[in-house]
Amino acid sequence: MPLFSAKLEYALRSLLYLAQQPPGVPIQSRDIAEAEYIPGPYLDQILAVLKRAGIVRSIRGVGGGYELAKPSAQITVGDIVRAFSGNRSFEPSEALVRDAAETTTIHCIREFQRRASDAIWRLLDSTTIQHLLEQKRLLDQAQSIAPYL
Amino acid sequence: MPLFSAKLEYALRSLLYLAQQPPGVPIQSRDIAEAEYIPGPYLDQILAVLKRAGIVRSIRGVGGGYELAKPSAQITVGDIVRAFSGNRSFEPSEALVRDAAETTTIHCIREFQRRASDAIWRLLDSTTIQHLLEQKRLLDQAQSIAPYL
DNA sequence: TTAATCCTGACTATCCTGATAAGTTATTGT
DNA sequence: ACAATAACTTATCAGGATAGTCAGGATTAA
Repeated sequence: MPLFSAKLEYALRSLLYLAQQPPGVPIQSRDIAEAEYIPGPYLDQILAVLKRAGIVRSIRGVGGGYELAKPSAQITVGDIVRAFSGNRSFEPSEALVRDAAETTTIHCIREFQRRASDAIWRLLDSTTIQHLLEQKRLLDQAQSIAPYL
Repeated sequence: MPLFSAKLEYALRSLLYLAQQPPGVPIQSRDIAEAEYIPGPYLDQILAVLKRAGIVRSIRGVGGGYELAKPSAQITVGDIVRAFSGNRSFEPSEALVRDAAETTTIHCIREFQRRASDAIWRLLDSTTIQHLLEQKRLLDQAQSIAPYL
């Protein structure tokens, strides 16, 4: 499962979009799809996953929609990645895990992989939706001042 | 392209194996395959890639084989990953690169991806075959002292 | 009750990975 | 020269994952 799949990017875009909305007003998946250019039915699947993971909350029926289930400062990119890949991205490929009988060669390679994996998770877990949103606001501001840069 | 594919692990194992051999004596792909439990013909493909990337050198004909093309301290894991994935692992999925028209939302997500990607490359590029080999030697030593640990 | 909305599952196309198979080319020993 | 050896190349294939579509069912507000 690639580190940066379309699915993950769609999820991030959706959450960033939700984070910008006034609280208390549910946003329909259709609005998100249009605003962020995401294929509607595909987005539905993504939102379902985010809901199961407790990242968004949904309200059904007329006037329903989605909203963040917690403050954007408490949603990390790591949470989102985990929601999709069940916590085992970047692990050694399944095919190989069998011969875990393991020479020391294999062992030290796995150790290295673990270190790399940990480094990635640290980064993902230390970045929140709010962080990304702050970046976006800076960009928006810069663009409104010097639009052609 | 997964960060830790079977291909990459096979490559690392092969190179670690080669790095342990006395210099000047070419090692046959068959020997590597047997020693490291790698499917023979598959290993051939991998070695071909490593050769094109200038990581190993080959000698054909009777008594031929493979050897490292440079000292193990000068071969980084990053070099090996690049050899396979043409330098663009961990980049955003192709499907999405089209809408590079790009809202600021997309822009700040890509920025984050770039930061993560850079962090991974720094790690990969700062680890050499020799580093891994040193780890392995420590493990071997520890095991010969306390074999059942 | 009806319309809006979420929700679910099945289905498809396409690509990638891991692997096999078969044949070609180069080098060396006799 | 020629046979043995080993590197090299190309084609092919199965399985799984990704990205996406589609049809319908469940829930709720008006």
